[in-house]
Amino acid sequence: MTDDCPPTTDGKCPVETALELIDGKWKGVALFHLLDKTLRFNEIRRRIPNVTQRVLTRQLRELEQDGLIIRTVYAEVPPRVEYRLSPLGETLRPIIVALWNWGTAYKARQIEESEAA
Amino acid sequence: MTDDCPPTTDGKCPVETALELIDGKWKGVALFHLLDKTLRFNEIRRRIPNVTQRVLTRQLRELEQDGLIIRTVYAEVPPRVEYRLSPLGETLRPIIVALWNWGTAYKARQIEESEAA
DNA sequence: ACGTATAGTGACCGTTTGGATACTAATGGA
DNA sequence: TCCATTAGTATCCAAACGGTCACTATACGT
Repeated sequence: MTDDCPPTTDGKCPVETALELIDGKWKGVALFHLLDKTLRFNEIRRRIPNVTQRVLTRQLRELEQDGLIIRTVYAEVPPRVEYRLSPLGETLRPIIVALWNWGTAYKARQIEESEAA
Repeated sequence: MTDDCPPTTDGKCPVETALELIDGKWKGVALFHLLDKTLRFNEIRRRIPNVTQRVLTRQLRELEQDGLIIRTVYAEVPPRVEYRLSPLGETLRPIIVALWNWGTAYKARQIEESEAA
């Protein structure tokens, strides 16, 4: 079963296909925050320290183009733009949650190790 | 719960931490093949069309340095090098499997769409 | 005697990526 | 009146990354 990596249409392994869509330094984290609820641009930004406006914009646009999130622009001033998961993006939930759990355990393990020294 | 992205030691979200380790064009796929069984270098290579020797070597070394896989060199000629998941790497199994499942469903959906045209 | 297989390494290159900085518009608050 | 806020865009830069090509050693089969 796990040996099965058939060349469907593009010859790519499904694992590769999936990873391509969340590939981008901040995409995974952005999706994670959107699991919770719809967020405005700056709300996402504030939840991700160290990301620049320029880069976050690009990542969100790519997620939108790939159909994982939905971007809604309200014709107001100052501008209001809301981001939320699309139905397709919603199907990523188990993966994002799994990543969060794994990362959390990994970090905990690291702290244990450093304290054991 | 999903709102929780605490700055543990490095200020990174656990999702980011997890993704960093499997970040690399072929790492996910390589891990996927290793879920099944221990493989020699060229066995992995043959399962991943389009990857070059140079690049695959680098990705595998990084996975080794991050403690996700174990590389065993046998002092033989011609050389024999075996790769297998480490205990830590083994804990990635649910994630890799989830990625495979998701990617498979995604591709199936794409085929449906193209046939509906 | 020759070619093949193994698991690499070294030098180099081009594109992609992320990031720094500065700029925009119109509104609401002090 | 002045400044902050909003969600961007424009320009430019440096580093990272994937990829190409050539090369290595030794044993085995023909």
